[in-house]
Amino acid sequence: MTANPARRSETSRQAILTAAFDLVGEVGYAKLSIEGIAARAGVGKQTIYRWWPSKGAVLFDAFLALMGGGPGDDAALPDTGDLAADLKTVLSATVDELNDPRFDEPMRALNTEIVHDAELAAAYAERLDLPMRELKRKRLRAAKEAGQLAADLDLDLAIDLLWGPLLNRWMQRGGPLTHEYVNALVDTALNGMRQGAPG
Amino acid sequence: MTANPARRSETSRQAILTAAFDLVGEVGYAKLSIEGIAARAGVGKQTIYRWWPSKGAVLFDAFLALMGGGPGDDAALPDTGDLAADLKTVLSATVDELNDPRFDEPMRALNTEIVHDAELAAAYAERLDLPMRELKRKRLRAAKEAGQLAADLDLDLAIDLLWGPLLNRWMQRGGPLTHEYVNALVDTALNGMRQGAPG
Amino acid sequence: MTANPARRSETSRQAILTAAFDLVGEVGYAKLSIEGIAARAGVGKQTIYRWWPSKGAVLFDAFLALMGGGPGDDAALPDTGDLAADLKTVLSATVDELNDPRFDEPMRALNTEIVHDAELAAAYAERLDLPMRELKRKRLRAAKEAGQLAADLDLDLAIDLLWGPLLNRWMQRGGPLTHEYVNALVDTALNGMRQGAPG
Amino acid sequence: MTANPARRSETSRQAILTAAFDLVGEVGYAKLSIEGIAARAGVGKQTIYRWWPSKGAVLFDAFLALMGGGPGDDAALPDTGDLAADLKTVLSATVDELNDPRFDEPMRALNTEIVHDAELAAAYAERLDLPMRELKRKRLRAAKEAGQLAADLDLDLAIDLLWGPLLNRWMQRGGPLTHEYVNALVDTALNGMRQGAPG
DNA sequence: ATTTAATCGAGACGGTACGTCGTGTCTTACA
DNA sequence: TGTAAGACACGACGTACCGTCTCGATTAAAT
Repeated sequence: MTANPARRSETSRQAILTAAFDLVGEVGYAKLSIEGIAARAGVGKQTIYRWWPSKGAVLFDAFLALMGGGPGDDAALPDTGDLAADLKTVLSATVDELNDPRFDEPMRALNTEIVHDAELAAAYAERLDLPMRELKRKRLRAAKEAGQLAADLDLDLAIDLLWGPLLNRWMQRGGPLTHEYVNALVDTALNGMRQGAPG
Repeated sequence: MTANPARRSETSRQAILTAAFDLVGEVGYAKLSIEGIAARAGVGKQTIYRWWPSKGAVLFDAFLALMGGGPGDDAALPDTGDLAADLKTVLSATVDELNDPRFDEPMRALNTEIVHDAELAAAYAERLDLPMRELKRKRLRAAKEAGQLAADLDLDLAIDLLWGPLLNRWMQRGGPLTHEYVNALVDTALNGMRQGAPG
Repeated sequence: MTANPARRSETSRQAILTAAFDLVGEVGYAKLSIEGIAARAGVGKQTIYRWWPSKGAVLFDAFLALMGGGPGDDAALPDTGDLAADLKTVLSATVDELNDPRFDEPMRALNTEIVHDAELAAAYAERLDLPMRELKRKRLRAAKEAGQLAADLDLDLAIDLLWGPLLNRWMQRGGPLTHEYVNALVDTALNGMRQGAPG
Repeated sequence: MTANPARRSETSRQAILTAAFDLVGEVGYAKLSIEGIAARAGVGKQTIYRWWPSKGAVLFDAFLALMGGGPGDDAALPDTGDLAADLKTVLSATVDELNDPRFDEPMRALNTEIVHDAELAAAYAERLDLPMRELKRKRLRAAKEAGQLAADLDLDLAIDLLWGPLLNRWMQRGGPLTHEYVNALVDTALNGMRQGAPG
């Protein structure tokens, strides 16, 4: 009665994910349709409905496939000992990704879908956000242990303080996302608004 | 040929905005339809299409109307001299609003619509975000002039640093939004992650 | 409360009738609309609704105006003494009219409207059909009195027998309407299907 | 891409035709709508649009279905040897049908639709009118060969002469359709207006 | 190697909503 | 008061997709 994954056509799966990712870039998320994906992928609609519960889930998988399936077990944020520099490196990479038009629209789409779909949000949290957050936490914990961060600093708050402004500016289109912005952000977050970047 | 605003029915306008706001709260944004709004408002669909370009635009106006048309000219953030306390007050109020189920769904809806509709984003920026941002800038500028903030601090970055984490956590459902969170956020942003909140 | 014909704008009336007649020829009856007539005539919709009860009524008046208001009191069918020749003359003229593309579409439109609108049908009967029928009856009565028709012939049946085949062929597009057809029709109707046209 | 007749749902087809026929009788042709037919038939609108090009085409098929798909190959007009009697029989049956309110409105509707839709007119001619006309021609040809009709009589004109007056009177509501009318019509058409019906 | 059952492409189906057009009524401003 | 203009509530249009369903035709496993 239930779908048997063993029988699943890998060809169709790939075609669907590719079609979904391409289409969302071409026509935008609002005009993305299951019918459109099926037609583009040369696939019956049922094949999509059989394996994914919603349009957002397809998009999410397309995204995951592109990302290489999320961070591997051995992935880690750079740790040169210079926390500020490392954070600037990581955030700059994020900024570059967000500025890449190839990723911008699909990422926005996924984000907005998550807002309305609790199940999808859970999958997103578990498979993409949580692993990344753990990596961030790990790097900050190391810095804290090295005495580079306040001993009573809440690490989740710290992550919010670094990534929140960036992601919020991106989502709201609140201004350009540049490396300069990232640098100032990291310096100010580390040293506080009360005093400028040191030296 | 084009609609003449002078002849516009205020009754219908109000009914539409009310219906839109109520419905988005009841059925959610995904199931919100122009047809539904028109039916609920006792209005012809054409009357909506005549005056608003999109579903999001209606929702935006509904939002504006609820907000009392945006901040008045004489509006200002509190200034007791204690910057930290004032920020905590303001951000706590924001948190309360974001936690109010009456506002949560419509706000999310508006935000996701903005992500995909550039024109709507511009209207949002101009009529809601920009005025608020100016108020924030004003308060921070006063603090800077009082020597409570670094002289070279970029005010827009500062605003991002304070509101960004909050809004991002809300949008991504990254965790509970509490007054404690706000307090820690303000203290850490002001003093930096390198040192804890001052005794 | 009711419209006062004295105040009626003759300019608008003419513009409306002209617009209606022109439009029905251009876009066909199915796509003819009150809005279209009003726009073409440079007239408010209300002006049409004030003076005509229906789209068909406008068309009917447009038709009447074109026809010069129906047959005058002194109008008569030709009477040269040769009944067959006279009928052929009259029916040939009718055929020419029906073949004129300028009249064809409006006439069809009026006819189909009459089928569904009893009030319009009455107006048509009274103002166009009945007067014409009386003229036909008059000519045939003269022929009967001259001994050219059977003494017990029902004149209305006779009219049907002459005009019915013609109009039915036109309405049903049952074949070309030619003068030859008319000639054969008149001869056969007069002499009967049992014997051919005399010598 | 195009509809595949093999997969067509016979149930839906029947429901649509029945609904169309019933509705045209209940609300009249002017108020007949695709939406109404779909609702009555418990069918999606698309299912109608998929298989029929227009409202008139649906009505036409409904009509055809009711008629049993047109005359069969072995159908024929009665031939007792008495031409006048046979014609009176057939035309009387036609008159009865035209007077049946169950058929009157749909027939009028179909006729008016034919007037404006050339494609539909062709379908009508080919599938309903032409087969019937051939039957009529056959009966008249037999009469001609039996010497009961003029040798040079054009059979199509003859058919017009017999059915034209009847159908025209019906369409124009030119008077009551009775068996007496039919009898007089047949006699006069056969013998001509110049002489009465033979003793 | 053959069976056999799930998956596949295709696409019809009952629905919902879309955005547009036209209806007939109403209101406003002008002549 | 009649008029041009046009907003209004309403109903239908014809289209796009939804998610479900059936239909042969692969196709890959278990015989």
